[in-house]
Amino acid sequence: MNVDPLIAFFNAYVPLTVSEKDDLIRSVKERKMKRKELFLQDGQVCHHHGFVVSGCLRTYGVDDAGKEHNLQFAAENDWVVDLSSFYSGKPSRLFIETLEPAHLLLIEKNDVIELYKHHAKFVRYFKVIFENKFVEMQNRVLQNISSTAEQRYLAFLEQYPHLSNRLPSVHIASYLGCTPEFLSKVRKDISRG
Amino acid sequence: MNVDPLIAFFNAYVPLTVSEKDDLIRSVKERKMKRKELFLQDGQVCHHHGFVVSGCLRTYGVDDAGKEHNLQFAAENDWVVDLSSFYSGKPSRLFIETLEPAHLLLIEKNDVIELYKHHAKFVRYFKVIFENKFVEMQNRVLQNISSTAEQRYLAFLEQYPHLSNRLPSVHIASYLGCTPEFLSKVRKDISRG
DNA sequence: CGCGACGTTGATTTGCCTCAACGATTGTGG
DNA sequence: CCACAATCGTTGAGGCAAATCAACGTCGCG
Repeated sequence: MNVDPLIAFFNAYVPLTVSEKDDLIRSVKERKMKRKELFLQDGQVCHHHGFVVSGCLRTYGVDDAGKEHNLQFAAENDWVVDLSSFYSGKPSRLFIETLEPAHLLLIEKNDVIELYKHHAKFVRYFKVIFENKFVEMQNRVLQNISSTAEQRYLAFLEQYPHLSNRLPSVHIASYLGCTPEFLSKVRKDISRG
Repeated sequence: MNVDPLIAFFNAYVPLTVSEKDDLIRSVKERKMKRKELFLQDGQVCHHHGFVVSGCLRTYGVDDAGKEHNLQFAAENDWVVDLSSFYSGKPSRLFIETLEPAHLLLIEKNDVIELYKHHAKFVRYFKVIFENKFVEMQNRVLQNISSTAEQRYLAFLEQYPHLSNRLPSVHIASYLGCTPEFLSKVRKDISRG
């Protein structure tokens, strides 16, 4: 098992001490996943924080009509977790699925809590991570309530150029909150100028 | 100046020690605001975390057409801040305005950082606060991309019953991402069954 | 090779917006 | 304390953005 990408991720904020590093390594488990495999599904409790070493996943919800709506994508150096279920211990209402074969490093809830207890630095790391994710979500809400699908698509291309090549557009449409048919029209309009 | 509501807020998570409490009290400044006064505006850097003792504020963005879009409301025991500007030191693109006369307790950036440095507990508090805000925003994104204005309105009534009585519906419409005219129709439809 | 996932196109419908007008309420200055 | 202005909620006619439904071509993969 190679934990280096995760260690490098934390070191990029503030370097880990030897003791922090040791405790982290002890807490981590590996998971290799195939394409279209579920990391979490509706009804399950989310027991882990998952760090994406390679591959790509999507978090999505399903509405009353059975339609899927992508909440976010996670690729290399990002995290997957349903925080709400993780802390409450209640069943999740979300799904997390691989869009590509993926390599994850998992930290179980008890170990997350132990790391927080023994090393204040981990609290800081995750504070920063979720503050950033909060800002991202806030910007997204603003976009959703203030702009058209075309504007949202253009913003997506600008913000996540690596993802836009990598993901099928049916999933981008779902993320943007429009139908694949409509996104197709938007793309045609854009390419025409 | 009465800091008790803020101390009570933190104590509700985990009790403060005497030393934490003292340092907190030293960091806090008071601000009383009239209705429609700005706590933050577009172009300004956000220098404070603001704790709402009483009153109600809204955070909003303005689009290219000059229209306002409410991102969130903050009432008693909630926080107002533009995290992005606060940390980056760059001008904000958001506005934060009182909807009622309000009483705030402010902590300046340097003091926030000092509190984090000397007392790990404050890092934990704000980690929890922003994790919760992240989950809230995530739910809101899911709602925005998956349901109609009517469903969003009903969900708002259920989630924030105290706010729905307190706020003019023009602001609720802006929060939901629809026009006041349309919200008016939605309300009529609902009252008819 | 054949199947399933994906992208595209077109016709029709619907949710929501725009603009305009009108009472009702609120707040404020004289 | 009243008068006026500003804000707020509602209604209706017309228009646009985006959904729905259905059909079809392409590609990658088992």
